[in-house]
Amino acid sequence: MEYNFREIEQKWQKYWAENKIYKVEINDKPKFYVLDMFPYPSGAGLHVGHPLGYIASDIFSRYKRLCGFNVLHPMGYDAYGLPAEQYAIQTGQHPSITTETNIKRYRRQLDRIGFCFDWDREVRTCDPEYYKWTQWAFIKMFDSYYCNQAQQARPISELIEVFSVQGTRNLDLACSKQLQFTAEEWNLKNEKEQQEILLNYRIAYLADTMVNWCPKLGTVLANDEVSEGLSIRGGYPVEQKVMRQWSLRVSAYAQRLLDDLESLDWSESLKETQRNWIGRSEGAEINFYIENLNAGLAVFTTRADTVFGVTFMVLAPESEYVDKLTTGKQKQDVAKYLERTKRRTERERIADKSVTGVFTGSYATNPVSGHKIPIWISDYVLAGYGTGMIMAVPAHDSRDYAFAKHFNLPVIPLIEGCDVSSESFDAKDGIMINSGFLNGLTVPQAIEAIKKYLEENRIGKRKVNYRLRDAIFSRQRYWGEPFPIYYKQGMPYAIDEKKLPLELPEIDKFLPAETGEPPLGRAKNWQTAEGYPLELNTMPGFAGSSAYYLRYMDPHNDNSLVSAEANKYWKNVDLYVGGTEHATGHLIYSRFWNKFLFDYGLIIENEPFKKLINQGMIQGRSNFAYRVKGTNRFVSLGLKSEYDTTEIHVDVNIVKNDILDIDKFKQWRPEFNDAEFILENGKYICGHAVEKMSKSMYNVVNPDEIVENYGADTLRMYEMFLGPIEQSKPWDTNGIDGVHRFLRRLWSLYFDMDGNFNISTKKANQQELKCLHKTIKKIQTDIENFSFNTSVSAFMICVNELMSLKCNKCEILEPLAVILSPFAPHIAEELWHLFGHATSICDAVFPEYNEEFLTESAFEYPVSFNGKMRFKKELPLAFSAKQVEEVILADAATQKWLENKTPKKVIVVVGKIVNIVV
RNA sequence: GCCUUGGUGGUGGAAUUGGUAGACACGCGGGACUUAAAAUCCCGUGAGCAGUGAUGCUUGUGCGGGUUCAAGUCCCGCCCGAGGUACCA
Repeated sequence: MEYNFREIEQKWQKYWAENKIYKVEINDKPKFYVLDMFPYPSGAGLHVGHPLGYIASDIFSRYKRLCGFNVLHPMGYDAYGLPAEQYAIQTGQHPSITTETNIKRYRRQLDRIGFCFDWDREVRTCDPEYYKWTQWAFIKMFDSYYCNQAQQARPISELIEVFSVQGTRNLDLACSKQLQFTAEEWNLKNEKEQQEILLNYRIAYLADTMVNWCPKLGTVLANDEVSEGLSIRGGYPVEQKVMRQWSLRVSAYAQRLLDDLESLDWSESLKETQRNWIGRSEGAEINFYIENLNAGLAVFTTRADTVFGVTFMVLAPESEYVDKLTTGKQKQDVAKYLERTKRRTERERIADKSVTGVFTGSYATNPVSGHKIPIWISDYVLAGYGTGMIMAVPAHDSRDYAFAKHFNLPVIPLIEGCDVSSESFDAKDGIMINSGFLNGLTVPQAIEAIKKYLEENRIGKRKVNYRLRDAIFSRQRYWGEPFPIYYKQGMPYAIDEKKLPLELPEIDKFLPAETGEPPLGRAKNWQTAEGYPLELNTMPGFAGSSAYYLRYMDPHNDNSLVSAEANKYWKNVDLYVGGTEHATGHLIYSRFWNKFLFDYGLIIENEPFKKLINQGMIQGRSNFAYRVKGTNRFVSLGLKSEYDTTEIHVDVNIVKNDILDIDKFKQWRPEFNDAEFILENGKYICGHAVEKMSKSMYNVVNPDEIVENYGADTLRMYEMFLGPIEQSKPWDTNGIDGVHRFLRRLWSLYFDMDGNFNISTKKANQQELKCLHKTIKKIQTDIENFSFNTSVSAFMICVNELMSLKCNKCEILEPLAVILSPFAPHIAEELWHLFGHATSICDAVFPEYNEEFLTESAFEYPVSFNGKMRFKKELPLAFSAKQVEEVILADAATQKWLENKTPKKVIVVVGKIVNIVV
């Protein structure tokens, strides 16, 4: 019988779906949760790169199930997103229609690959039943504050209570601005004033913040949605702007997000990326007295030891103190400078590293030396970090140095022997000089000494700063979750939880309203029953993806995000598979969101994803033809140097092994109908290059076509065979024949010459058993180490050996089908049923290997060595200690070397003695 | 600049973590079957040298040193690529 993959795959996919083979429920078995990052269903559909991670996680899921685990392996869609909305703006088609179409297409493509997803648990972020819980979590955050002492989120009602009794006394709270008031002051404030103050502490809060505004997209963006001053989606310029926006107080969790990384089984590089993003730095805050404010202003520094060398101070242009510190005489210059910086986008600022700045006219007093120092404004200081103001130590900071040189400000060296004539000395070592009581100390000693001094004299304190910013949470867009918020007297209030979900209203056009309000401004009756206006912004993309892993545990629960029972059983994700691009976005937000819910005891795990695997990107492999300029003649790669040519991308689907199918090429596009070719050896050889997989490069390979031509099992195994899962690599359809041939050979093992399923029940011999057990062991360790490419090789070796042994024994071939089933589930299922089993192969048990059949190579025996010695006589495959001794004694040089030595171990590799350890 | 990774045949990639470097596969070359092609099967394939030949020798994992009986693997110093981050005080 032929290996008819089309028939087999259709048959079993139907069987799996109809019998709900992959449906999971809570049971007595141990659980295992395998999750893929759910996709955004884009209009282009899947290409062969997308399923890579899904195949890996599918193999792992199936393997774990065979090992007796109750495996949760769900899938869903991150369905809110810009492309559907942009499409809606252009065509007027509602984004939900576009999204629905795309989801259908995704589902069809996914189904053909034979995944073991439990589709009964599917979630979609745009489904009201789902986003009800996104809104619910938002209300919880709105109704919470963060207590730094307890390192925990708590209900805001508690805080209101405390304020009315003790004001802010003895409180350490995460906040936007340090406020101080007494209980009396609090109690005297009216409702609106109190609400305004509470916003300063809420975990989901509304505040005037510096945001990344993208005029082209007409919306604000979070920090991780911007790279080098351009929006990640679309690549449009982004500018800084103060706007009143919703934010999530992620920064309150900075230390916990940092500390808990330790406990995670994630790649070092990804953890490092998160550490950098969180950006903890230890230092001190120092107060500088400012005369015309008659008050002190704090600055943050990691080099408190250099405070004697502060010769000026610099304020960020956006700092709130700019106005207060600018003196009359300087007003015009400062205004001019501010105007200039405002006009420049962040991108221009980054690109242009020239030194700019302006003097405010004010002076501060150095708290240790008593010197009067000028205060400047410059855009190299950021408003959002520290206090928005720095103490400049030109001798020991390169940026301050450049500034000092440019504006001719003094430079005082503070470290013995350092040369600051042409550049600053930034290293943190040496002996202090010119530093009063710090003189003679080393830098680390001085840092400690000055901190102590600052605290004792109440001019500063130790301080830890984080680079991590609060996440901007509003978008001026239509296609997103509406906020469950209404406004009364201009202050935000959460709507009643019982009224959730607050459904996205219909609007006539998907553009901003004429008033300049976000698209929701067009909605009719967008207000509460009492007539209060509802929030017009919507939530960002990461809102719906932050807690979806919890919803999969209990997706149809109307009463809670996840029931305590389901959460107690499924706990958190054991294995998460997805791309690195989410390192500073989704993977931070999810951890934050999870910790927040954890603080409330709503879930039992502190971290969402225990182990994380980042699958690499699959790049495209493009092919080129070379057209002789000004003609319709194409010259083959080897001869192109003789002509003046233009490179043209050729559709990779009409090229095989870099040889162009000329007839298909002629039909490909009308202008090539009468093309002529200059061949080499009768063939047209194309050039090639590795590029991003994209339509415009004609290198997109659709998995549907691969499944059509080779079958899903071949696709699955080939994607794994391509290389290590974490590595990026180009797709090259050429190699696929090798894997397909392997499956056909495997198939033929189970059938005789006449094509009948023919299995012998005779006992297997030593060699056959060894072959099987070797493979079981290899596959097991490979799967556990995510080394799927070598697993595929192991299968190939196994099948080749069994073929040469002409093995058709049930004892070997039946377990072989089981260990193959995670990789090639369709063919394995077919064989399994041919063996007479009535249930699916995924309910089989992964066979255990027996070391007994494997002993051979490494061998412990007391003897000698020599470096690269090759023994004339080799050992047989199975050997005894006596035979080893004979071989060694046969060699005179070895014997001599061995004199007076006590050998401990002989290492034998494939019959050759490689080493003798003494 | 800093952090994290990598660098092995014509190609994708193996190498039990210090033990035959190049498994497995693609490609290529040769052969069998066939009227022919496809499919299938068999043999060869890092480079160089010697030999009719089985085979033997030399060399070889980005570069330069070192440790070791033994280094792709460990240590020191460079070079190159990929990813992250960047006026973060």
